[in-house]
Amino acid sequence: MIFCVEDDNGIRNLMLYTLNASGFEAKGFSDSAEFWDALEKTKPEMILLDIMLPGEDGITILKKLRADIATCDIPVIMASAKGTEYDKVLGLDLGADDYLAKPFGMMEMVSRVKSVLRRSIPKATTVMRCGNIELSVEKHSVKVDGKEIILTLKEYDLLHLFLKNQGYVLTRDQLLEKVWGQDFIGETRTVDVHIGTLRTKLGDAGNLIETVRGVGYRMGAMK
Amino acid sequence: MIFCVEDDNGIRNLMLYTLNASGFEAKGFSDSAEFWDALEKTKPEMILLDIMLPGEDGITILKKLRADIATCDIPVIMASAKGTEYDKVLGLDLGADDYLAKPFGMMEMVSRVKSVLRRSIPKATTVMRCGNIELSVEKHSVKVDGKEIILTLKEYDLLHLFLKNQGYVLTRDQLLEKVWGQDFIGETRTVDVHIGTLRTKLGDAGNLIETVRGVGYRMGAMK
DNA sequence: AGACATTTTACAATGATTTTACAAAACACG
DNA sequence: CGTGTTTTGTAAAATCATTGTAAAATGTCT
Repeated sequence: MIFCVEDDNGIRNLMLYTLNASGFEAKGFSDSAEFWDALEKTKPEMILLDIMLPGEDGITILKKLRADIATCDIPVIMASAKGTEYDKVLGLDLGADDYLAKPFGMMEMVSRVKSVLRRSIPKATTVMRCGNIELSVEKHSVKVDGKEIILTLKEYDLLHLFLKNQGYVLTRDQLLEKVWGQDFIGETRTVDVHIGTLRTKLGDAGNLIETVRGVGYRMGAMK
Repeated sequence: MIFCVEDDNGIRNLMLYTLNASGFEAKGFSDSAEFWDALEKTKPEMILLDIMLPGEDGITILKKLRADIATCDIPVIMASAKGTEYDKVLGLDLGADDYLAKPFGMMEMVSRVKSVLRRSIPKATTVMRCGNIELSVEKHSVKVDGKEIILTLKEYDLLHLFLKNQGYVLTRDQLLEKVWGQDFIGETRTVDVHIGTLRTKLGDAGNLIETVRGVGYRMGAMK
């Protein structure tokens, strides 16, 4: 979804039409109020922002966007007539990701949009799930109900192993071997302690790790 | 370098002469084949494109140019006799940056060339950011809260890598490989020291580089 | 040589892991 | 059902590993 903030109806509609025709989803706003409202609900992939706007101008909007952690990473392309604020924008390095000088061709606009988008494409990630637990291998992060949970290495490795073997019981010895390495010498109870802290950190989702008495632990057994 | 595609020798030479006299480097082509050949070797600052050409016509050439990622951002000025395809070109928004109606005067041509060139000066500046950190690839500079920070090469490369991989954990080995090169032989602790100096220079924003104990470092995780 | 960047080293600080000890829960069996 | 036995949960203490960082050593550029 691309947000397009431009007060001139003709230009805005042309932009929206072109973007849609180019395979993007685009939504237009004629002033900042509408735009902020929409931003509450949706986080767009990109924002096309005119500088000259009634009320709050584009530069102010950009500054606000950049100041908020939720929006500071949304790519922004600024648009403005040359000779007005355009040079100012170039001079101050406001941190727009690209600029369009009016009048600009629609092809130019699309090519800039594509090029900015290309730069910000996130990489494919391996995400494993069980219930409301989500583990991203590359990010080395775990979320429960979308909220990030900080795990230590051993806790993470354990969870990772459980997610890789959902439905299977893993004995303490197996866990020790896989997570700690076969050369580990120590008490078997170590595993229990880590399972304990892991369950605590996972909160309610901790119940997803069930203990199989006399054998070991299991996650995601089908019911 | 300006490329000038025009089949009429008289007009083409006049255009080239005028452009050169006005301080531009210009090169002419009488048909599309020559032009594509030259484009392999050089990426011109601008293309002056006649619509009526033997063989491949200007509109087709423009479409091809815009379709290719390598050439889609080169400004193009289309030229054509009024009454022929000229109106068509205006109607379809083909994404030319400007138009010249034949017969056009040399003064007009130069002024349009200059104006388009001026307009397209803002080369897409690649600004990467995370929180209040801003890194400009072209300028090779870093700002925090708009204030410039002087970084050494290694620090810059590290930050750049983190910004390119926001949200992902980078292990020391990965960092060593990417920043130092795979043939680097040395202590892993080197990385830590550089992370340390980088954090210090970034000030409060240094906290954006979080350490993932037992794994590596990560920037820009939460959300 | 002098200035600066980079790497190594060493040690302190921090945080993770393991051990220990005991309580709680599950189980077996009369 | 109780009761004794086994197994698991967990808090706290003890130990261990990783990371931060200052300072020294080395390298690099002019």
